[in-house]
Amino acid sequence: MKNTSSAETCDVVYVHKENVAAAKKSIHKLETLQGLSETFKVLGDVTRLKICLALAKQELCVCDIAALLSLSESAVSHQLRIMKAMRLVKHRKEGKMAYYMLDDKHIEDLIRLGVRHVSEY
Amino acid sequence: MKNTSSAETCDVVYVHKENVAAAKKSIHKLETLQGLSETFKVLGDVTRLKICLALAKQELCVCDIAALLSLSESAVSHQLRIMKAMRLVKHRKEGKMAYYMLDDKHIEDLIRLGVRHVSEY
DNA sequence: GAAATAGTTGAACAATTGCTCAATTGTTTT
DNA sequence: AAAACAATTGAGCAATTGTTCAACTATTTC
Repeated sequence: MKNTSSAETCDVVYVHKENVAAAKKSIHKLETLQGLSETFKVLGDVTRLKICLALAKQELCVCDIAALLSLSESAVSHQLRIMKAMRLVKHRKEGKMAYYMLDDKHIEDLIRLGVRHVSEY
Repeated sequence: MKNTSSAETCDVVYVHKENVAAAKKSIHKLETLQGLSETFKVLGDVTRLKICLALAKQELCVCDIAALLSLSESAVSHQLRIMKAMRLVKHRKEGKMAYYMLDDKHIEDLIRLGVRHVSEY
């Protein structure tokens, strides 16, 4: 009796055809995946996570964030630019100050969910 | 009239004391943040995202994943090791094959939430 | 208008990342 | 026991990342 879903050599054909076919369907199109991975990448850095958490409840100026995290304003500014490009934060200018705040409520949810994963072992 | 929450020089004191104090409270302890950032970092790569999605509905062997993603088995194995260390996947051995599956239902939720963030603009 | 201040930007650097290649392990088949 | 095969592992490499430094812009204050 021959099982079509296995017993094939690995080099040429999938070992488990049906499963691979099913798996193929659940993979989003590359464009979505690219954006998705970049969003996660932004959250995949302790400094940027801290910035997100700091901005969760109120806006802060670059200067505040820099002092809070013991970083240079330059470093903070660089990170904020990345986060703005990925639409995690937005900012408003008031005089020479720039006030940043979270741009998307999903971010808080993502972090909350992430915390649950981390703390559940 | 002096406003205690601003009008300080940036080098020495926070510009907005109260806000910074509030922000400080919402930042988790470093240990949690480290784990959190590493979890997001794992999801911050297209290949690993694909693997997660592929394993969302059924288990697959290394060979299947490699063929599905047009990658070497070595590359896949390397990534799976990282993902296992971060408890995104687990595996069972059956003969010479290794079957991998998602280890945590949070991962699917995280990805789903991420997709929503990406597609909502 | 000059000095001071908040923020931005680009170049440069060390550190990290994802992959390839080659060697190796462990299991099955002959 | 030898050959074949799935998977793992370590070294090495190009590419990317996070920060610092220095130069710069823009706004406020003197």
